[in-house]
Amino acid sequence: MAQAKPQNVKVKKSVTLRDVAKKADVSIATVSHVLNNTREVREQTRKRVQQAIDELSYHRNDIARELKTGSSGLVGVLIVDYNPFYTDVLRGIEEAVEPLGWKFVVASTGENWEKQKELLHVMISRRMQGILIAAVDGFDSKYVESVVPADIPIVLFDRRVAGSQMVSVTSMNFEGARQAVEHFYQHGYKKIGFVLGKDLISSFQDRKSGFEQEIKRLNLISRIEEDYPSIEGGYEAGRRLFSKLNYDFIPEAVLVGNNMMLIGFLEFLREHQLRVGVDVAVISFDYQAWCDVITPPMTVIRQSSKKMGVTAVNILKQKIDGNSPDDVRLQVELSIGGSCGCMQKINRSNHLF
Amino acid sequence: MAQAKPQNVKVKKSVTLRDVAKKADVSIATVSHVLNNTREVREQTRKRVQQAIDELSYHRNDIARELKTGSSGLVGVLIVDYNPFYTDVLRGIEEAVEPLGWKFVVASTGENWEKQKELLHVMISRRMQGILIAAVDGFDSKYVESVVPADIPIVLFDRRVAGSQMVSVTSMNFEGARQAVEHFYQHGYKKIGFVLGKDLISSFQDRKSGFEQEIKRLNLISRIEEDYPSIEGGYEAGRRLFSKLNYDFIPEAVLVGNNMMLIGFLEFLREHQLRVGVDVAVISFDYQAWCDVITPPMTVIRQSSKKMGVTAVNILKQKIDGNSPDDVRLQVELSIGGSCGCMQKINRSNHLF
DNA sequence: TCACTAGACGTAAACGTTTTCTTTTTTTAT
DNA sequence: ATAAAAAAAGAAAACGTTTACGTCTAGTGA
Repeated sequence: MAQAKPQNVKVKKSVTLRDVAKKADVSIATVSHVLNNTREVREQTRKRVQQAIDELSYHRNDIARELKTGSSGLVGVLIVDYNPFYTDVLRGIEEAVEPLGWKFVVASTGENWEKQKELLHVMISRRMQGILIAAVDGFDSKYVESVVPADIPIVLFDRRVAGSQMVSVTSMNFEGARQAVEHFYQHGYKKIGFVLGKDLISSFQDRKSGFEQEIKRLNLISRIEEDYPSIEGGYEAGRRLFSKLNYDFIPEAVLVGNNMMLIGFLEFLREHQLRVGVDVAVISFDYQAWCDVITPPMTVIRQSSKKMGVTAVNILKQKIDGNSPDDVRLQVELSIGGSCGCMQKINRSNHLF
Repeated sequence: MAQAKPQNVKVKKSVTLRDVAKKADVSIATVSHVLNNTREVREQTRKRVQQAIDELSYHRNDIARELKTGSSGLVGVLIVDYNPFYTDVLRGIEEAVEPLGWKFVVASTGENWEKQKELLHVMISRRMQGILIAAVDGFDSKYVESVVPADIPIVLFDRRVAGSQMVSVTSMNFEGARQAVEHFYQHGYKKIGFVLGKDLISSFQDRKSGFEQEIKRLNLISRIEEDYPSIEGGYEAGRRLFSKLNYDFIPEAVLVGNNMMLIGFLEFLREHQLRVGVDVAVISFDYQAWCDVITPPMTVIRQSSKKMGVTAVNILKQKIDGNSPDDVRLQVELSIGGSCGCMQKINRSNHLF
């Protein structure tokens, strides 16, 4: 429980309510009421107070305010990494939090349970209205449930946690992987590889189950290579997938488990002159803007990342209002490009440009 | 000065120092001292206190602590958008802030001065140790200087502000653009286009000056198209650059002003079957991981984005320590791929894989 | 003229810490 | 055994707000 002692720096006195009150020759109560519009104040004194505020360039000390009122108007968000997927989610959170008059703060945990624990404590001790968490590998929900005060609601996003009471919003990962395999099948591919993250988190596991189940249903041959969900991991898993040691298995099509691994995997293919969509079909989880401008464009399983953020906030709001919202599974969409082997629709526009 | 009244929600009582003190049968002072290791406490009572803390799962209320100590141990960061460049900077900030025992919080302003003002007030009223700002178009430094208390140091990053006293850390944008033009020149290109963001911010303006100066020095022909620094803006600027209405000017090489515009610009080229590195040479500001896996790989002017974050924090630290640090200009690096017309070095490895 | 009411504002007690100043307890030296 | 010294722990005053009460003034109706 020992908390790191921040290397604090004394701060000089700043303008307080009292200073304003003195300058305007009223009580601090009046100033407070002017600030918050919380009771009638004669126009004349209101003016005086406003002027004093402006002249001293007073800023309400929200720390004191929060201490008094017991609520911060702040939502805490714990993401795993500042990757494009999570930043999209952030945009959604931002959008949803705004009309509620709240603000939010972010911190990243880097798939590290110890760090997530630490940051969770920061959020708790800053008395957040609520906390949105993308749970890392190793997440101990018993611990979290025991340590988080009953009055701070928690919402999990992107990743569920098995055997936890906490409500979550996730994507239909199972379904996404299933669809991808089905799509490969429609192309006639029989040997399917899967480059997957090795962390024990629900999104990867759901994708794995969806993949495996569909492989089985369609009687296909498959091989899964797991590695770190990073650029390097994608490269390495790709290498193993195409290793000469697999006499029996050279994949015709590969599903990639997330946006980071995709980059590494494409790097691998490029280095070994395997042409995407020709020598090997590729579908990846996670859409990003650049997926459209490469050749061929990527076929991806697109999550509603922004909506995930919005939904997480909505769920949080419901919990704060005393309701018990259910888990939400967001739709995913198979967005067809050329990387899966589909005909490359080259847009031959011939109007002036 | 009217501040949005957050839709607060009453929070039930939580465990306080007093509760712990009662349970451990000591005074709250002792508990506080145990928590902070700030005076001798007999092993025996320390144990009792610890146990009480654990049993009640007490969390220090940092809000109260901050009110008392007057410092939050928090650094506020105002970015323009959650784009890959800024998230890299964030990683740098994170890295630099950690050993100081601080944490940081982020908010994004969306190139909107009103919103930046609002969020600045949030940061001030939460009594941040310091504030790191990527100044938006319209940034009024007189206003900021008048409104920020003397005890909250401000550091600008990514963008300087003309006529402001505030210290800044930026990239050598002028030099980067200059180098790019020079590189085009070495390839023999004479007609150079520039797809640039239209916001009045120092980074764009410096890039523009560097571009123009080098064009002049080398006696080249150029054309600059400015638009929103977004995907759409990049597309539009590209369209105008290659408009049939420019009888006299069809660019052989194009410099692109940032990572978002690049995507739009590449989209434009693809749609009109202009091959990168063949029909038109391209260099862009801002490196991103995917730049390496496309064909041809992008030649980019790479900023030290992470270092920018680290540096910003260091400068902040110096200001807090009472020094007056100077502006810093970070080196940029022209990272050669194939998009500029340079020979594409295809890595033909022939070892087992 | 006198209660009475309503409007306008002031007083003071919290909120949960940190920290200075005391007080109490323990240890040590005689 | 006792006084002095050292160690350990308690009491209470802040920090800057919000807010439940209380007070004061002026206006009303009889």
